[in-house]
Amino acid sequence: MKQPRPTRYTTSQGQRILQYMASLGEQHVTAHQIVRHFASAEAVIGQTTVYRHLERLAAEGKIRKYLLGEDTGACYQYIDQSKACQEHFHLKCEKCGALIHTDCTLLDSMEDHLLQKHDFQINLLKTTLYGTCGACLAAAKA
Amino acid sequence: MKQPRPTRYTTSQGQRILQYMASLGEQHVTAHQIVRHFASAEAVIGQTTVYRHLERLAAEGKIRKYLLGEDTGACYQYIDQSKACQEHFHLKCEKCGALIHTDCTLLDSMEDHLLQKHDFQINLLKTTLYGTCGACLAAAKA
DNA sequence: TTGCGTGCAAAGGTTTTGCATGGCA
DNA sequence: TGCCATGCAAAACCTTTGCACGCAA
Repeated sequence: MKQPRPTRYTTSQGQRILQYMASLGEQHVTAHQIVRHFASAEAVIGQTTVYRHLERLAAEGKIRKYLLGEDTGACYQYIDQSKACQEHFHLKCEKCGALIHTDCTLLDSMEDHLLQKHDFQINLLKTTLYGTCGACLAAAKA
Repeated sequence: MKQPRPTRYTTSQGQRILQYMASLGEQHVTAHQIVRHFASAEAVIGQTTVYRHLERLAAEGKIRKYLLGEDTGACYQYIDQSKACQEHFHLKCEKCGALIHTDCTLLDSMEDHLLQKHDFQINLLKTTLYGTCGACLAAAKA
């Protein structure tokens, strides 16, 4: 068997998009915001290209995709590879957008429970628990 | 003060939609599925009307609106007022697309755990757990 | 009679696809 | 040189809105 050529090319667009996502840290952005960001750059990146890279980066586990408001579109956030994010649950606050990384044995045991009792292998990279964080809960009560 | 007239009329469309939702029990449907259901009926119901009734029924607490996937739209579920039927987790298989409703006390207790220990109020209407279902796991091993 | 309900058509916004061109390896 | 990547335009998709007419009370 002949070794096939790499199925992926490195392009300036792909690099710039990933770089931009990384530069934002844990802040999330929409596809449209990314397009606008590069609209003022020397070399514009088309929205089709942005969507295609976001899809690929999400599939590769480099970024996360969220569906926050129903009135807006999806938003994306960079994943810090050093944080072992494929091993714990993530909570995303719908109000303020904060991302909470859980480090909790009970939640981890849920992974086993799902597999043992529900015959379901959960994918923690793609799974996000949506809700309201403590700070926003307190703010709502006041 | 004069007693205002009832602000809501009873129409055949409204009755038929609610009746249909109730007949489905805990199964959920999309707006489009409802439109198609009545498309083969003697009296068709326009999609605008379907959306407006779904919105109203959800506001009245008669049905529940789930925003589960990114690949489909919203889906709606009848709420049996006599059963105190509560929201539950949904598991979505990434391989075959199956949507699995959980009815499990341990999973339900996770809702409490998140609130008590993590100060996080989960929104089950928006939360979907992604992974691989038993059938697809078995198929992958073979 | 009043004004809510209906539904067609059209708009709205986000995301995807067709296709010819451009650029990496 | 072969193939993937790009990006414009257009389509697909779900949902909402404008508006004239119908129908409940």
